Amino acid sequence: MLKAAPPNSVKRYSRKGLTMAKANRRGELVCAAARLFREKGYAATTTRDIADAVGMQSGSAFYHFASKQELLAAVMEEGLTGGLARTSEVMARPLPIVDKFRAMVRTHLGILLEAGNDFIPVMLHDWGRLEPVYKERLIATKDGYDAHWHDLIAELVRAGLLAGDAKTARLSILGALNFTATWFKVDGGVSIDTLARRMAGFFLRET
Amino acid sequence: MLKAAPPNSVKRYSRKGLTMAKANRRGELVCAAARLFREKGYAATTTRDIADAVGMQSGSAFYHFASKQELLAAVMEEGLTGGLARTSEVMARPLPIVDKFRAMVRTHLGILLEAGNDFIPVMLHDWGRLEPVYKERLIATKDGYDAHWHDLIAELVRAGLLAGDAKTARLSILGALNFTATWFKVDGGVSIDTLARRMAGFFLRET
DNA sequence: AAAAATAGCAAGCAAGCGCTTGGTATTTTA
DNA sequence: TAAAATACCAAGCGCTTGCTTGCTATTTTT
Repeated sequence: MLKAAPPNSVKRYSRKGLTMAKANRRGELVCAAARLFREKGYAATTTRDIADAVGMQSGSAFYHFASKQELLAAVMEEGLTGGLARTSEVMARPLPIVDKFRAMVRTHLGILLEAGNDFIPVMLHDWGRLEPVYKERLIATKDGYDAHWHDLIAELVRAGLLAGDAKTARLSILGALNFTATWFKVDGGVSIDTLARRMAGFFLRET
Repeated sequence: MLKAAPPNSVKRYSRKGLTMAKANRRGELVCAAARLFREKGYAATTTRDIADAVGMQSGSAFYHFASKQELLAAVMEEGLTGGLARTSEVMARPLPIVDKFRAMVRTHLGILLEAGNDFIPVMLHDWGRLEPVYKERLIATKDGYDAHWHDLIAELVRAGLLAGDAKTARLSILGALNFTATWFKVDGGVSIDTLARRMAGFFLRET
């Protein structure tokens, strides 16, 4: 009797298609799980923690997800789907290659560091805790993501704007960007915009 | 009756001083814990797993460590002590600055990627799972570690051999190096030596 | 209006968890 | 050589965990 009538706009919670999550109870669970997984790690977060966070009984979460692993997979899929969309949009812009690189760095840092974007950090930190069968489901999207960076960096190396071979450049750049998720604080004095400009400037040659 | 007589050369397991671990039963526990924490994460590893790995009853590990948290702290301390020793030795070498940078990159990758060196990867992955009181104990050593990189990179930036400001350079370089711990495979075709040369070459200007 | 689907609640189970206890055999110290 | 310290084992305690079950209220479809 305390619960408001659920609006439930999305029919048959489509497992994709509600990428702008939180529209229904299932989405709320995914968002709460993402936040808690990021804060405490997957293994240290209990299904009770997650249910509590959305005002549910602990067993009720299992109406929406068959297992805790499926919740983890849903968090990562949400991150990959959203991240791939943002990344593809940037790659499609008709920009000079250096500007595109700067935009990609800014976008990637946004995906990692903006408030509420806990999905990809969870993936980076707890990918090893996801059972193989769920990994296989995500690898295609993951590869699509990486392909954009592969193409972008290959072109920059060919143009002499990045040093070394393309593979080393890609691993180094993505490593440096991804590692920001472990130390960046929103109120740490430097904005995401500034950080993106500085890091892009550090990597690029002769700009 | 199956156990050989323990040689137990180190008196009063000195909490430091046995940096070349595994010399006694306590060291064996630390090494086994490090390997398991790296493979499965701290929270997903049970004290039973660790005791099993050294052929002990699950409760017996608590003769050597008061809690699972103390074991985690011991793993990290082992990593920091060993890493700081190797790093300090390199920094003390009378080398040209660029050669010193290359040596530091190689050493840091060795600390992260060489077989049996699971301590620092555990620290990078599960630092957030360590309770504050144990963190405080390690921060001094951690800072000593960072100070070496701070000095090295500041000098390289002043000499125009690294781009951007020193802080961005340091965060980017250490981020890229540390992130290798998540993807590098020993039998992945590239040696640590080669990876170190390529990554150092990617970061440095005009060499 | 009847039937079916949706979205929960309340209670609890079996397994696993970190850790404790009481005891013992061996080694080291006094 | 007696006493103390070391390094365990065997058993198990209390709690937490992921998950299940039987049921109910509401909404949607027929």
